[in-house]
Amino acid sequence: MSVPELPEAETIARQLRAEVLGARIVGVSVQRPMSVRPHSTRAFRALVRGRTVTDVERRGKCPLLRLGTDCWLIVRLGMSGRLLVGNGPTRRPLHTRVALRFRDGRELRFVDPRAFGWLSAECAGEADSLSQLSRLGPEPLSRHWTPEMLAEALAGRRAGIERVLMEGRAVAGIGKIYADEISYAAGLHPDRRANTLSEAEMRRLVRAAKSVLRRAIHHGGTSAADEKYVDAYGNNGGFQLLLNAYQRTGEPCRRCGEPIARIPMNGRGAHYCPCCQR
DNA sequence: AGTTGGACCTGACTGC
DNA sequence: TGCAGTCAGGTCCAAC
Repeated sequence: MSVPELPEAETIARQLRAEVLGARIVGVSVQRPMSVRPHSTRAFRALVRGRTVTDVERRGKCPLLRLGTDCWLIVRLGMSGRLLVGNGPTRRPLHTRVALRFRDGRELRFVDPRAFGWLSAECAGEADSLSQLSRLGPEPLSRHWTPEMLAEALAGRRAGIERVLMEGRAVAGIGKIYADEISYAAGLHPDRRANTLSEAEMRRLVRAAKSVLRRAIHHGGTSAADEKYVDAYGNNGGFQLLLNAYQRTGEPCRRCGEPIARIPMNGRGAHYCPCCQR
């Protein structure tokens, strides 16, 4: 099971930019009312129908479609959400929750087996001012995200670094896969208390986050295990081949050869090398 | 305010 | 073969 995080959302957003920019939404089909929030189906349809996709962006783990001049369609992929571009006449995939039909006959389908995801429409002018994303921290790949900013976010936090990374307030877009990979790359134990990091360790953590996320985007994201992530064309990513920690329990650490361990943490499992991560 | 753990959901897997 | 139980985890929320 691999869940969409920042690199997967970025891959989808880039592909959608190439596919649906300029396309006008002429039909909105909501198969599962809970998959549009917080609107009623009727309100969601009224917000979206008739508008043209003028931009595609990403914030954290969320692809964003700009509709017209001032509205945004916010895509919360949840655990299993997919955005698939399909031809109108082709049969919709199982678990299609919402379908947006374009004037050229194609459809953008929100397919979400686990139903943890949803779509929101919000009119706010710029993506930066979307209230639904206002609690998100800085973008890790922005040059404005620095060790100094991380230090500020970690100050006084006794929680483990993976928990803090995954909360999304210190930095946006990181979930289980990349929290494990970033901790590994930084040589830090995933449950290391956030307020005990030295300046050097914080620099390592920021550098590791940027490098892991950039490489994952370059490889089209992670498609691991069973119900895996696929991009907007239904294709797998390639980063699962380059994972160092996530889902490698018992396999040798690529750095020191010790078996990768998996320990319960925050109600989830964390994968790490007991030898390399302190 | 920070921290912790449970709820939500369903496909894949495990064990009897 | 089949069925019950368990696990996965993004996000929200209640309780300490």
